[in-house]
Amino acid sequence: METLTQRQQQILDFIRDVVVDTGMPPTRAEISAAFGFRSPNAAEGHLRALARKGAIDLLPGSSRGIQLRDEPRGLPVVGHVAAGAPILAQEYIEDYIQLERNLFQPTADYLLRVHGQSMQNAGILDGDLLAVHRTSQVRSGQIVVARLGDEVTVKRFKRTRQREIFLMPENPAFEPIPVGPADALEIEGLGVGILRHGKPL
Amino acid sequence: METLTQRQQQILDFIRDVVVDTGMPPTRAEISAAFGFRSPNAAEGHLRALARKGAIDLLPGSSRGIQLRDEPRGLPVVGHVAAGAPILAQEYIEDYIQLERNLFQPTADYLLRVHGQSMQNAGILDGDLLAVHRTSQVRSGQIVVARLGDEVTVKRFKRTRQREIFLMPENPAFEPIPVGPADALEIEGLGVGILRHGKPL
DNA sequence: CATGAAGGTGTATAAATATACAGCTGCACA
DNA sequence: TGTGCAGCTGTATATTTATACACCTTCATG
Repeated sequence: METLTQRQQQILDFIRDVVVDTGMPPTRAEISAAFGFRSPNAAEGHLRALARKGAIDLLPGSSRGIQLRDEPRGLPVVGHVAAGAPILAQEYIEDYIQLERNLFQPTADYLLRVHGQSMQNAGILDGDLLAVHRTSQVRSGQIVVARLGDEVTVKRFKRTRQREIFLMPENPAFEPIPVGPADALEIEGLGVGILRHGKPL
Repeated sequence: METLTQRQQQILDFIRDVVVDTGMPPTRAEISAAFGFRSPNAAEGHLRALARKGAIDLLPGSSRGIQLRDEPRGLPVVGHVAAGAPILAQEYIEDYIQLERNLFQPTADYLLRVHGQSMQNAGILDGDLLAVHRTSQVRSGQIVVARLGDEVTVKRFKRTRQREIFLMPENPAFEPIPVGPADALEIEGLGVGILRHGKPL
């Protein structure tokens, strides 16, 4: 989508607001009234621009025929990621769950299905969905999604005073994973929440 | 809301569908076309009936002026419940979270904020939101919301072969709570999910 | 058997709505 | 210095849309 001018963004935001709180898109006249335009053509012009830039679709001849394009599909649920593949590749998206991204802080970008018991004592169980914020900026002590070689894992990130890095499980049955400079460690994101659902606990 | 006839329910479902996939409510003509009515008045009649029964609101003089009434406000978040008060009393609802009720199975009716560490080993931490299905029908081994005397707690429900009842914590630092027939035990609901959010883990 | 409610048809029309045409201002930019 | 784009006014009109009035059928119910 091409970038919008400030005014066009305001118009788009207004349309969103109207849809959210009345359940239907505004008419040209309603847009004009809201912004103080004296002619419905001002609104028409903006709508044309928004349509041209791909922000909305206009249905010709239909009253209130404005469709928002980037319908928020919710958060993608990412399943088992294969070796070396990008996490958000289409083929690993199992589902979408209608959840506000900013229910989490910082904002969640996707939900990762956690496998195994290694984070049990952090209250993260096998099958849980971990809300992940995409970033490589993480602090010692935070729970992160890391890629080590070919595998994607969830662990607590630890950096010692001596700059040694460890991926710490939260389960005495598992061993801390030391990470040397030779190992190709990539931080995929920061754990910002948990969703457990689908059956009685 | 009064109960709808089968036909009225079909109309309501159609309106919902149209809203979901076009982003705007249908016109009388569109409803008529979809059901094969030859007159827009057939649709008008149904809309009046739906409005009378409280299923929708009609905005007079507005094109596509149909508003669905039971806007899902999401799930209420219930905080610290005081002694003896009903759980869903208005004053204990801290917030609403936009989450589909049937993301959980069985359906969630509210989210209860869990206090304390007693269910730590079940992956339920202090501050977590427990999705709760309102029911008093629970089986041994399930995690329940129980009211014992004046307090509302989350524990694993256990019934022995001898019909003795225990509320089991999931943390060795806590003791199982035996429940005798004299104790006023009420099962408020069944735990069906967990949401942990608001800050990095 | 009357009576009313649900579910329709058919016609008509005022009001709401999209949209064309013509023209204006200010501003970036080449 | 002029050319184009964003943003807007003003008027007009064809089309969509809501909605009134009149009337029909079927079916359960007192």
